[in-house]
Amino acid sequence: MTIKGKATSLDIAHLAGVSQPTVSRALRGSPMVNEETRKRIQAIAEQLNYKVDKNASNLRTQHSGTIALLFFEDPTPDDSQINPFFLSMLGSITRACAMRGYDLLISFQQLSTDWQADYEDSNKADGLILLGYGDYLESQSRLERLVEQGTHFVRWGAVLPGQPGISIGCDNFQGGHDITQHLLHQGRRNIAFLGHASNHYPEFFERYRGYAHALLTSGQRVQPGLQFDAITTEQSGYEAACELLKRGTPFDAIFAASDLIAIGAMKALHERSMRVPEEVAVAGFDDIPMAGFVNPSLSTVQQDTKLAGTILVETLLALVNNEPAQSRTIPVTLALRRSSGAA
Amino acid sequence: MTIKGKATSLDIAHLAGVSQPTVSRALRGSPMVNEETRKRIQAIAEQLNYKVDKNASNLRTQHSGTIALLFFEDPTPDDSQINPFFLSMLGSITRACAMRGYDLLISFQQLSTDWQADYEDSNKADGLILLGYGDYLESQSRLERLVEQGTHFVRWGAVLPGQPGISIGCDNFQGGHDITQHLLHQGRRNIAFLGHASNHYPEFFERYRGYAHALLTSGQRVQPGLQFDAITTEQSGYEAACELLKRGTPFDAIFAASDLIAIGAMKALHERSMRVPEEVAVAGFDDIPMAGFVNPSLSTVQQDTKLAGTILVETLLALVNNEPAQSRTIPVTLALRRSSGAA
DNA sequence: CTGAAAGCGCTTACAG
DNA sequence: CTGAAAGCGCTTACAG
Repeated sequence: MTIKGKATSLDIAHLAGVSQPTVSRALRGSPMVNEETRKRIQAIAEQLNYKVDKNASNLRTQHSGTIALLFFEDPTPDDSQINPFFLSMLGSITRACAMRGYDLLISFQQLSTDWQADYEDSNKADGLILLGYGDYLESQSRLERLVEQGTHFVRWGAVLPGQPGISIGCDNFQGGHDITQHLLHQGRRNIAFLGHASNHYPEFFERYRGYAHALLTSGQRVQPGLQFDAITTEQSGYEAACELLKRGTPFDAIFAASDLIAIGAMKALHERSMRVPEEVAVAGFDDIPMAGFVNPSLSTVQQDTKLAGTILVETLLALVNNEPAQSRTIPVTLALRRSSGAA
Repeated sequence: MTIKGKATSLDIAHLAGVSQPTVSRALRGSPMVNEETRKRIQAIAEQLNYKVDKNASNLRTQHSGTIALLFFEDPTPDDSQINPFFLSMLGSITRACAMRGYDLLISFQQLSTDWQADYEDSNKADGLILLGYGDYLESQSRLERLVEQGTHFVRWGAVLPGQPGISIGCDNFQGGHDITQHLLHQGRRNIAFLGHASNHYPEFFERYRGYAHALLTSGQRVQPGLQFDAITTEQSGYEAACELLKRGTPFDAIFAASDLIAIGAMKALHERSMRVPEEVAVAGFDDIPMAGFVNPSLSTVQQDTKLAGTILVETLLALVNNEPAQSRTIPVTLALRRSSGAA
């Protein structure tokens, strides 16, 4: 028997001598269907390679079994690599979705464009995961709009009071504190901070506050002249380090707000033949795969991307199912290597 | 005016004082609708934040505007990182899809499980992109089954005659040839090959054949004792290099079938305090982001992932639209760095 | 240029 | 345990 095009539940019903709803029930494992009938139907379905049409079932049930992952990128002039940290988040989010039987739709969004909750609005997804650095204040009004519209979403980022919606993030303050304390323990006293330190970049700002806190509790001063703005790219880190060197303020360590910044900074130091860690200790944040491979290997703050992915998905699904859900902070650990003189 | 739940085209029709089909036409830009009517409808739609229900429109039109990307992974015991090369393919595929107005569904598949063309069968996707290393012969029967079922798919991999379906791949033979020739030009004579060299791994095998061809045309012998199996992980590269060292056959260069293998091999050399490139020149394949950061920086064969992603998507969409499409090979270039003594 | 009608392939009360 | 009926929200001939 050949059926032109794809088999439908009606085709199977004919073949099995039952009604179409019975096929639907049987295949979805309803307890209200005779076991023998079910087996017969299942056999036919398999033979015809039948698969439920998701468009039809989603239309009927009004949910999609799909989550949309939206990456926000600062537009890079060269269309360069995606931030490696987000790529490892992507891996763990994908696995967490698979575990819960959800499909994952992914999409890159330009921060600048007028993105919307299109995926959920058009019923392609039951909820959204928002991932990406960028100017927080710029996106805040959009987050508020998502909340207003009742869109289900979680975002990865700083967890702060008064934010619209639910956020999952690592403990940026603690991470900044711990790595700075480590640099202090290594005998460093003039520690520069490379990265934005304002409420436009709340994650970096938290890391900066942790850094400042560690300095103060160990009796050091926070030197404003040792902070230089940078976004999370190698290029930006390189430029910030050049500024730092040009300024002439003495320093014996750099805490970069991300590994990419740290790697760019190390390049600038290397060009001037400054030795790491002997002359300048360097530390980053994220523990991207590259961190262990650069020379010298980079001491950094490790974010547990696997746990993060799981929690993002679990929290979003709770939201989708109208279960209680809340913002959460994930603990960080130090990954100490040679760039700080630790290994 | 408040509408409970999401607005539908019928809601808009009521508000605009037209029929529901007219709303549909207006919003889809049909030329058969009065310009003023269209504007009125569009204004209302925007105000209500209306989005066409994709489940309904897809059901009706029988296509999804979505492509599914299936990653095949050899199961790793530690749930470790995804192959970085595939991650950069992912980036370019995502962008290429966005450019054509398609959404991208991604999914990791265990090679071992009985994966199917579920996404297309269930109408969630119009076609599939298959990405991943693994034993080719094991997957071949599945590819044949996809062809039989009339599933639209393209795979990334070796382009060889007699393969089921359409394949896009880089010129593995040329890449293997060029990098080997480069090592020969550096004065190396005993060049080991780390990577599987059998038709179970056609991409690696092509690279191996390029390597052998370069040796032969320059008057060298191919020494079977200098080939060691490895899959594309750091661990596997490390182990293969250990075997090579244990064997005791003299060698002054390594061509690894992938960058991850090369990085693992360099680790093994490093542990024995063998200097790269002075004692052993090393080259890889792929040009993953890490290649430029390892120490010494890794000479390798660069695959143009951006072009690859574009071609994969273009080819698949041609297939979906019943336009002519064919397998293609993409040229490679050498990225020469310090590990081969080139920079 | 516009509307009434049909139908995409399911799921789920409702009735038996 | 099973079937007849309705309906999810669209798009597209068909008729005017």
